[in-house]
Amino acid sequence: MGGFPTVTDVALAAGVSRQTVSNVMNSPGIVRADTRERVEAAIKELGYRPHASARRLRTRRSSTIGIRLDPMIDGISGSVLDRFLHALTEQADAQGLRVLLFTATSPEDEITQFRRLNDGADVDGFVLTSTFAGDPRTRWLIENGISFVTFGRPWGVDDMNDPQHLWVDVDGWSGLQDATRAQQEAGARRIAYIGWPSPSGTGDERRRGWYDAMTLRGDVSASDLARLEVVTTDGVSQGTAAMQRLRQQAGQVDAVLCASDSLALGAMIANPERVPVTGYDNTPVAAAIGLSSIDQAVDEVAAGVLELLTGEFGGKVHGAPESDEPRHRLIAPRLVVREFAAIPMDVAR
Amino acid sequence: MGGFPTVTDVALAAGVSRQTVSNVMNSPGIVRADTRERVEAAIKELGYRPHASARRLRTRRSSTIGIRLDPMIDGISGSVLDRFLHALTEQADAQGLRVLLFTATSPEDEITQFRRLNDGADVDGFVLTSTFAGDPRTRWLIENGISFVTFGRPWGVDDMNDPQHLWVDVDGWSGLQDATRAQQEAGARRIAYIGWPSPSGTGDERRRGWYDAMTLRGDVSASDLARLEVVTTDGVSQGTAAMQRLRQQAGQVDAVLCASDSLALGAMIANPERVPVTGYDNTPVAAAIGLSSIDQAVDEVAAGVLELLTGEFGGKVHGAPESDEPRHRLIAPRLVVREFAAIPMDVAR
DNA sequence: TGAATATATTTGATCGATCAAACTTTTCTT
DNA sequence: AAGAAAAGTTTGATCGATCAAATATATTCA
Repeated sequence: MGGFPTVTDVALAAGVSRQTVSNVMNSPGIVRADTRERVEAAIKELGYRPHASARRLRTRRSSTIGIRLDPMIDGISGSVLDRFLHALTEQADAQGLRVLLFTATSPEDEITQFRRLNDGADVDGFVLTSTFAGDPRTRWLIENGISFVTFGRPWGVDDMNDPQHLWVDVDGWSGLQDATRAQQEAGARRIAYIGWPSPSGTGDERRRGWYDAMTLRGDVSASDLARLEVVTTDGVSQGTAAMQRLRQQAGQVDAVLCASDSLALGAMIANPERVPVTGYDNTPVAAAIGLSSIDQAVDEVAAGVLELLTGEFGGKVHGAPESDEPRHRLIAPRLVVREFAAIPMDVAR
Repeated sequence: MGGFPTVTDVALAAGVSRQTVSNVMNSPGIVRADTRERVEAAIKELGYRPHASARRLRTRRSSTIGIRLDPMIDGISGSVLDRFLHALTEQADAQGLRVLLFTATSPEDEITQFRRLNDGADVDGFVLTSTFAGDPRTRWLIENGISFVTFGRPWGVDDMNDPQHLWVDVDGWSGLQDATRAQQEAGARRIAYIGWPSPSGTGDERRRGWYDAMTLRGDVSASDLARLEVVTTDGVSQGTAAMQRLRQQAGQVDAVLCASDSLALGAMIANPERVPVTGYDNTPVAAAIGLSSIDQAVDEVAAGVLELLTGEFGGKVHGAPESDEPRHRLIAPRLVVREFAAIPMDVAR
């Protein structure tokens, strides 16, 4: 006996036609109950599985979403995207969606991949990560009417009310606001912030969360507040340097918030006074070291992405039905508090 | 003008038949040069892309490999698999192969997924990670004649010469041997090892690497050697505890080798004397902290996996052509030496 | 040159499912 | 109970590519 059973085999076994078998699988509602049962029994008995490629050829949809696997950047923060990928795959699976990976060396190359995957009916839509202002990829996808959702807001004009595409993002502002408040409630007054140089969409947002919470409380003068801030690029050693600079310029510091776990880890290294340090991303490193951190809630992000991709808008803003549904999801991150019992570090030599 | 151009459109434009167009794409050698050029021009002009699903339906192959995205374990060592995934995707892409992800909650569930993906012609084969002795998944795949390669050796009888399936693994023995030798050459004599309880395929292998190098050198007595070894389960805090135990039972220690970066990180925490510590996996944490570590060379593993999957054996041992080619690849890991300048740590309180 | 061989190209059938429309059976209406 | 409407089921065509076999063209050799 040749290969696997097909619809025709099932139909024959159940004494119905191909189409009825197809209906049982795709629109069970329109098949009479007793017929349906008969067909289902036949499917089970023969161990029938629909041939995905044949279905795709006909329906022109693949139940697959494509996502680019970004090159590992520094490895530490990179793990957020990996966790997102895990969450996305898990939740997509639960909805019968598949996740197809691809890589690309540049935005242009990525567009080539978009075209290939889309033309070949390999995927129904894409999930984009690491978007940036003026991203050519989103423009191309919009122009070609391809479904997609980004993890990361467009950072354009009025992206809340009139976004050019669907997006999900984590509210860094609220994350840092929460972290600042938590320290304030624990009795800290002089709370410092180590962040990235402006302009940086996410970076500016996080800084503003700290800044707003500090000015709202109002117990630190404006000039002191300026001294409590250090700007640097991302990285562990940069964090160490920033911490040292902070100690010089700010005098006493009750707590330190950082724009990333890399910076936070670096800050911890130059932290003999054991000032509480809070990172961002809640990476494995933070967990291992016992560092408080702001968790991006990647599972909620993944859920939001899938909702937008498969929901009312079908992954599109242009050409989608009129609706008052929001075209984005802004996820509030969770502050994970840890007592950093295990790691008192001294400055090297 | 409806959708995308098809072979027929291209054929019409080039003044040839469908099949010739197909030949240009799949066996260019049998098409006369001038015809080929004409067809290629038409393809380019029309922007033709083959419809992947249609091709798969006909050829019964998908140019896609499936891999399960394991649930994150502790996050630190988990990143090895993520790095492997990156490497695999990148190299698969270069060969025109796609990588499809899926998740599963148990080996049985995973088998269900195997069946679904295979029956639906979604994938041509699988890559398995985290295999274990008596793994039901490999048995099922063999029984069903499905192509696959494992990252991780079978740990069965004579898996070198008569493996039940194709595999790629990293030679932990040689990794620890190298690390031990490196310390010996740097002047260390009393080199300790913190490892996992036996039986553990990988764990025992790594331990043996240290043990063999130590006995070969022969400058440490057998009883001392026993005192230089601590056995514990994996984890950061276990590493710290192990290091403390080691100090008590072994007296002076010149260097410490660990079965994982988690253990190594833990060991570093209880390491005021700044004894050199070497981990395993070369995770981002090791890089960030400045910890020597043994790198699993995931890119070579990925290359090996693809070679076995697409090569002579086609991902199968049974039913594959007779051949003297090895049915596995044993990759030598690379020792990455770091001066841990930045992190002298004290024991907490 | 003409038959024999090798090379190049075309035609018809097919992969397995779903769509669209035709057909049959059941249910509702008056 | 007859006709209309609704519900359920079947048939033929189709998605886009490749296979297998047939046909056309070019090359070789006696």
